[in-house]
Amino acid sequence: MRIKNPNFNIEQIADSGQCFRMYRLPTAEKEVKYGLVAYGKYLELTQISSDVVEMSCSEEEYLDLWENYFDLKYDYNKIVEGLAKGEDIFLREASLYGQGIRILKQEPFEAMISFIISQNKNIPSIKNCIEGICERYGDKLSVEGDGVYYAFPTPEVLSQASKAELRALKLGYRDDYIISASLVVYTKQLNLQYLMKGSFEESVIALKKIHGIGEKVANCIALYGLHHIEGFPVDVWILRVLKEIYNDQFEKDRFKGYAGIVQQYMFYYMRFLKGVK
DNA sequence: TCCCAGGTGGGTC
DNA sequence: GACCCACATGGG
Repeated sequence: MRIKNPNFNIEQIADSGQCFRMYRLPTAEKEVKYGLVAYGKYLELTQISSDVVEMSCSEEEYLDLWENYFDLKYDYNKIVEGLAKGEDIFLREASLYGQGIRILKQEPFEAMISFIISQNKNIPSIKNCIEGICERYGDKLSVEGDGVYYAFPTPEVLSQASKAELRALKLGYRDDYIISASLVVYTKQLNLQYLMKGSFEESVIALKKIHGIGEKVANCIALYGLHHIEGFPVDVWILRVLKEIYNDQFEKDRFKGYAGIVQQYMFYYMRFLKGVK
């Protein structure tokens, strides 16, 4: 499947800190190619040109899964153009710099556990930890070729993990958080599908009741796992933007309903400005 | 050795 | 509410 879209850059998406299971694949020449595991499937993506991406799937699978996963029915160009023509200089530059970013519709449970793990860790370390739990607890996927891939574990399996095993996977003090969060999902005390249909506000309130989920992680889960795009997670990078660029005067309400997308451009651009990666 | 990382929970006041 | 600090772990 070949997708033409001016706002679809797989490298930018992979480096935007929203997902942790996109793998840069070694290629000849300067070809940009990624592998990805989501919803129990493996997909390869190649950036053919600035606005064309090749996907290694049938049209049926694309329409059934990946079109939605990459949020390809949403017009990101409208957002970028609005910011690029706006008064805000930082957002003007940030939106143009990260104009290929999209907000993925990740599996809610995977996003939940991933962002519980993310607290007080850097991105490479988060990726290592998540890969570890997938290899230890996830189903092995059969993929043609020589690669071996693992699905993200189910709430049932992860709720049965032992603390010692999780510590061995370098998850540190988050062991309890992971087990108890998996259990509330498995026992349906928390219904993520229900929250996805509901509002952003009620989602954050429900998520914050879970041990190990605070304001920031709840916003990440709402934004990346439940696709409430008004979610606005404030981590150390966004905090820097709010302080250094806006002197704590940033008005999020200017972007009501899609602040999460704006936040993503801010995050990605600030890391670039500070020389990360 | 100290500092930082897509923070949170549990104390104080 | 606002401010402390401990919490595992790896990397610079």
